[in-house]
Amino acid sequence: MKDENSISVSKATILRMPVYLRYLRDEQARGIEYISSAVVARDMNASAILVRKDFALVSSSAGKPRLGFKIAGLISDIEKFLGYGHVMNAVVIGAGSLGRAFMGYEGFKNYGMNIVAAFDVNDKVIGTFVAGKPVYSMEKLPSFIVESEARIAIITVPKSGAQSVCNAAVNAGIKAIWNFAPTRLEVPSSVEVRNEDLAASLALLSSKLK
Amino acid sequence: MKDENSISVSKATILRMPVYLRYLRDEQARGIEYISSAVVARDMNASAILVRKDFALVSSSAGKPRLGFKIAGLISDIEKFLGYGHVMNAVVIGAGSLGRAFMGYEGFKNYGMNIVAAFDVNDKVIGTFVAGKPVYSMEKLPSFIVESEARIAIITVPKSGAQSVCNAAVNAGIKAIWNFAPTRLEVPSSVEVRNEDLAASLALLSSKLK
DNA sequence: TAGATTGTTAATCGATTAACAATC
DNA sequence: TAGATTGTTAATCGATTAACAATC
Repeated sequence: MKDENSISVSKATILRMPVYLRYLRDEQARGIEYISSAVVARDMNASAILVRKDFALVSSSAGKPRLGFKIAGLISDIEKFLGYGHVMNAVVIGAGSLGRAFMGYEGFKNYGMNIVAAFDVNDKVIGTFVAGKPVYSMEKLPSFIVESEARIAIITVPKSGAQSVCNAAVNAGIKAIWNFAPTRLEVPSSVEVRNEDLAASLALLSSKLK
Repeated sequence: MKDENSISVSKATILRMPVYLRYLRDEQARGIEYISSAVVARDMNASAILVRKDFALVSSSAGKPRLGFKIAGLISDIEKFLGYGHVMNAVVIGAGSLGRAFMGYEGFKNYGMNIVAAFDVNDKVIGTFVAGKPVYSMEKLPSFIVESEARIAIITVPKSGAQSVCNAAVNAGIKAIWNFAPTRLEVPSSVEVRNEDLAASLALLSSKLK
């Protein structure tokens, strides 16, 4: 079943795509036009066969023997594959230092996401701007999500408040939750949630230190 | 080869351990003493067989039929497995909003890491304190790493400066790099590096939004 | 005791890697 | 042309799942 619409692409494959994208954009910026899977693999410390398979998966035009792939084509193919064609609006919930870090990072636009506002319960930050983006009170969250057509909510509140702000966001129409609070969030099956578990990631690092 | 010292435990397994740990700590805080793998699996939306295998891997004392595992024992076994016995010192390189977010998060102590200081090139933040921890100039990095016996460096500088501060940290004796700059870092094979790729993680989320 | 739950061996599943013919 | 590189089928590898005897 090679249905074009089937989402049978593995998680690992999807995770590699933005890494290729960044690499290819860098190479393109250096003025390179064509690249072979072997070179990509060498530069990225990856398996050449895997790179070839990944490129074959997303590439609209075949690579040319002796020449490799056209970088510009690969970039737009990966962007298309990842759905970066139209940038989606996102809100940050919790304007603490982590939330503000996200607001200040311009790079997300290159990956299909545009943060338009943040929300907090702290009177001291409500009404302020971070990187030109407003911080509103939590009460405004539902109406703002509807009006801005935001699809993604980045949750950076403490553990105790995470589930309730998540529920509010989902009720207002959010379709994807990127959760940085140290707790698992429960959402309806129609909503995607990604629990970004920094403690788990740290474990992987420190486990290798024995 | 079932060598006790072999590091043949899969990445996926290690990543699950801190998640169990958090769950078990929560359950313990609720006053529960024993728990079965079936209950853990249900609560965590995981496979019961996988939970059993994971517990069998780390548990020093066998679980009891009808009763399950003693939570206190599991917690200390997982902590031991992950090497959380003695907390390791870490430094933050780059005291921007992301770096400050790490400095302010107390939870890392529960996962074996203690941030002792940050370093930056910006005169405005040098000399200040964040969450009681000092921000020093980059020049002090090498001597501080030696004196504090820091083993982990958390890199939160912009892409352009990442490799050079990484090199400085490695030369001073850092053994693990947790990299949040949007670039791959090259390190000697004796140093562990974990490139935390938020763009890739975002891709996984937005790809499901079609 | 009866039955829930464990620990472990075997089966399945899926991703990565190897091999190689096709081709520019 | 010769040879580097692609695309694809088959083999391997490793992780997850299933099955089931052991046991408290």
